[in-house]
Amino acid sequence: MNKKAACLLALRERILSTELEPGADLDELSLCETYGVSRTPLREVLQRLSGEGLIQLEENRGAKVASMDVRVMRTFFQTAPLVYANISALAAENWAGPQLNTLKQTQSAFAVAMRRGEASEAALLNHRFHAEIGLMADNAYLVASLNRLLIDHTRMSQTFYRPTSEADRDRVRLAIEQHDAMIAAFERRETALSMDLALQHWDLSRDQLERFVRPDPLPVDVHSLEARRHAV
Amino acid sequence: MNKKAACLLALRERILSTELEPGADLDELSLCETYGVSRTPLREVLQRLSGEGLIQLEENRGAKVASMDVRVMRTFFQTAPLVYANISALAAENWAGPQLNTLKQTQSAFAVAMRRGEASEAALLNHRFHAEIGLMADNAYLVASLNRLLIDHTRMSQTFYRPTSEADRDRVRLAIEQHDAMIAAFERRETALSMDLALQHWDLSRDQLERFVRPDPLPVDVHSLEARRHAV
DNA sequence: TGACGACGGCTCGTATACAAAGTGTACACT
DNA sequence: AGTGTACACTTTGTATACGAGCCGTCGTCA
Repeated sequence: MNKKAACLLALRERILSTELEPGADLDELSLCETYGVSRTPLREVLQRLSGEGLIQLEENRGAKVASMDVRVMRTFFQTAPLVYANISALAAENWAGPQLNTLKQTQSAFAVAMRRGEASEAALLNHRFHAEIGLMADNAYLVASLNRLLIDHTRMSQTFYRPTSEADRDRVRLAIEQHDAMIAAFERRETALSMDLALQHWDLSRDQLERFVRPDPLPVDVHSLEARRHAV
Repeated sequence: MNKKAACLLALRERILSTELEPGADLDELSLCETYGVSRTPLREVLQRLSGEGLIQLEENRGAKVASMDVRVMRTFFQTAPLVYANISALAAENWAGPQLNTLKQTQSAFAVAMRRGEASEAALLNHRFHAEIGLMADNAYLVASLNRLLIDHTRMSQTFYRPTSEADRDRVRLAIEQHDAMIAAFERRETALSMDLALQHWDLSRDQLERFVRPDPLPVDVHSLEARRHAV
């Protein structure tokens, strides 16, 4: 039972960190061996992951990690701000009990991981941060959308947590500050501000993600390469 | 394999039609017997239903039909217009191939069922109508929310399809007309109009659902009963 | 030489048997 | 009489064995 839960957790993380790449085939037997469970519970785990949208099951064809083609990315960019903004507003309105403290802890852990350069750890903690905001929003319907969005968001943003330039590092710092601002807004139940901060946070993300989707073009010739170097 | 799919379909319908009431316990063995499958595939079906939000699984405690308490209803009313409106607009924008014809067929079947007074059939066809609009919208993220909403919507609206008064019958007629108007708007790719029609349709639904949640109070005394009789 | 068909290996799907967990009842002890 | 514990029964979880469906390869025939 514990092994089954561990298996579920592990597979989730491996998919979100793109260690298991989108579209990759999953073999039941080798997964059984890896996690020390038999096929029956493993298949239940796969059903579950399928329900969460992390993998796709095809009859008699096994399981594949959910793909991330260009078509869905278009809808991703279209949908994310709507959901993020509303979830954020609802979180400010509805959070209860220890949820805010949990969020603060996740945020600290995220900042630490980021400072230490633990990229995939940071990505997962960022995921958890936003998933926890989803729980605070306490809206089972919208959370369903949020979780789907977060899957692809986390997978796309893997590069984000491995900043290479100083400008990138600044963006990461800004992201952390925005998280803090959101926490503060939640704490004071400022719904309108929370929504606004979510949109700002999204703008930052979007810039980053668009760079992932459409990276800087390779230099056409030596001249433009030279120009780029001075530009940065 | 076919039996498994049939089992999934049947359970979905039984839950949506509230033949299996919210909160009801599900016994694996009796379900196995009912659908002629063994426990392994049945459990996979349950996992799947759980993923869709139709049932809730608890460790070592079996499965329950997803409950519908007052808390979630609040968020239902809060969330539905946002999702329905956006899905409708996206459907107008993105439908492709034979989807519109499929929708038209579902709509005819719905109208027929309604005319014949086949209440639970009508409820399921109305569910399918809106689920198909979800497919037309072609947005995996928002559809996740939509499907969750539709589950509760269909379960709550069971009474709607058993109109008792002439006023109720008028409302049903209006609902059918609104469906037709939506189809026409989709066909002409009028996104703004589609969104507007979805909101109108929602207004009608909301009135009906609120009546389900908060039915007309019982008469306090004979005098008021008399007054009510004349009022109707 | 190319194409079609049969066979073999492999992976997935299902059934069944067994182990573990939870629950209710009965009996004994305080 | 009330409470606590132990045992049996019911229900869930897991492992394994067997059957079914794909896919690739090899051989044969045109």
